[in-house]
Amino acid sequence: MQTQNPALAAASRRSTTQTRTTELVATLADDIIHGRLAPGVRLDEQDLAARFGVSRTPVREALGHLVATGLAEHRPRRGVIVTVISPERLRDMFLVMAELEASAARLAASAMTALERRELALFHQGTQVAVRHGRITDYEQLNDQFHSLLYVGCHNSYLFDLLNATRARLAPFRHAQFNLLGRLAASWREHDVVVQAILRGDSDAAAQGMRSHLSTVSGAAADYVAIQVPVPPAPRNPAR
Amino acid sequence: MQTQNPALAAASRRSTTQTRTTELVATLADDIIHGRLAPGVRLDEQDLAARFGVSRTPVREALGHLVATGLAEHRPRRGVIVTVISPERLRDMFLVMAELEASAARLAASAMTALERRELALFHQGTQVAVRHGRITDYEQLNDQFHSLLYVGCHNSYLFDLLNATRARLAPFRHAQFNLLGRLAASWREHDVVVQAILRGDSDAAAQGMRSHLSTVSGAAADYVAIQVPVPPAPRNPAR
DNA sequence: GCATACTTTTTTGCATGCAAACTCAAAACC
DNA sequence: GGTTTTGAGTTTGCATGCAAAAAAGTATGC
Repeated sequence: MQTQNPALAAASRRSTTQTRTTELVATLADDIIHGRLAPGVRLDEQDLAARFGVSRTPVREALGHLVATGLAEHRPRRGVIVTVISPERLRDMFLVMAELEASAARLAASAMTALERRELALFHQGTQVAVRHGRITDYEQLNDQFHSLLYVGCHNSYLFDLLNATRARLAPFRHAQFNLLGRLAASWREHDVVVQAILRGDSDAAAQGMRSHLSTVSGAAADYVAIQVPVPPAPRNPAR
Repeated sequence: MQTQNPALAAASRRSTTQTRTTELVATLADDIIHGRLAPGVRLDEQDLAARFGVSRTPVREALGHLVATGLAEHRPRRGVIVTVISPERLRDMFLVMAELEASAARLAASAMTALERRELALFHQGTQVAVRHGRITDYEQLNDQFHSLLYVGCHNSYLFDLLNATRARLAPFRHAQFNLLGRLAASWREHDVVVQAILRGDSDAAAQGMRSHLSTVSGAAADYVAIQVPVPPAPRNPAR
């Protein structure tokens, strides 16, 4: 490894309170969430240290962080690997995601300010355009924004954290639910049920609407379990 | 600091796959959860290293873990402190705990096996004795077990994790809800509503029953916010 | 030919040391 | 007198090195 120059590297960073460790965490987490690092892939300390031009220490800390977050696991004497999610576990997570979102809708129905309600209604109406023109990728993004509006609207920081953490861990598996014919319009109608319930302050209906909305969505996503890399016995060093 | 002897120390440990880091995490987390380390207390690296007879490295890793878990926070250049929970945050957490428990009850109502239902009913009947004799401390423990039965009964590992994580973080604030006159009997009756709903497979009623049960409980616990240590500006070295 | 014992290689956990950057505070300056 | 500057003292992030333990590889015996 080349000799480091802490001074120079640090100077370009310190001001933003970012450390090499946090950088690594951000990068690796992002890679995992976006599927660039498939479940089961081994996160080799020395390897990463070399690749990122740092020593093993910050790498270890970053990996520890990922493990604590649940994005990676620490197999006793086989190092750290990207979390392998069993089909059952995935189903469990989708189910809980639906419950969390239902709770968010419930809270939003009672906690949203008048302004927030207006904005939600307006935004929701806006998404109808994407549906009419069948703009799937657009709608995917709008869909995310829609849900985020609710996350904020429930005014509950802890629920916000849980929702985002769970969403991040499910991200690799949330794809292409809208490809199915008619799913786009159906999704909008389901959103509509939730929005109407929230607007009239009906917590139970909002929660119920969101729950059934997400159970159809996750049903489609459950097919994507097979994406995972089959590296269970994990040979030590696959010819580097 | 005395010179370490890694060999000896390691030998007494390695067999159990425990490292110094995990030891530290366990100890510190336990201390935080049980209130021996009050919110706002500074977790000084060198201090802890000296106290536990290890170097700063495992201490740092342990602290990182605690931070990732949410039990501690990492103030930019002021070190790590035990998480200070604002009254709003605490309310948020209690509210979400209620939602999570409601979800657990909902899932349990549809996922519990016949055997589990029988055991739940039996256990619940058993707790009535403690109520009749006003055995508060006994009932507190039975209450925990009761809820744990539901955690298991919903057959959802992810919800199980979230419930336990949240419960751990709320642990320092959950005390003495039962001291209030009549709370004991009321608690049992609320449990009873949930149990009956689960036994007849009524998910909605189970969820609703659990939600209202916990909202009364958390209402009582909300008074305990004041327990926290007021160390906000945190002077650098409070005379060690 | 398979199993067991021995050796080599990797990996991992941890200690230690150092330098950058922050905090605090006294001194110098306006 | 108030503001800025300088400097000492911590603290923290990280590199490096070492030793223990497991895994992989090799040899030896049955």
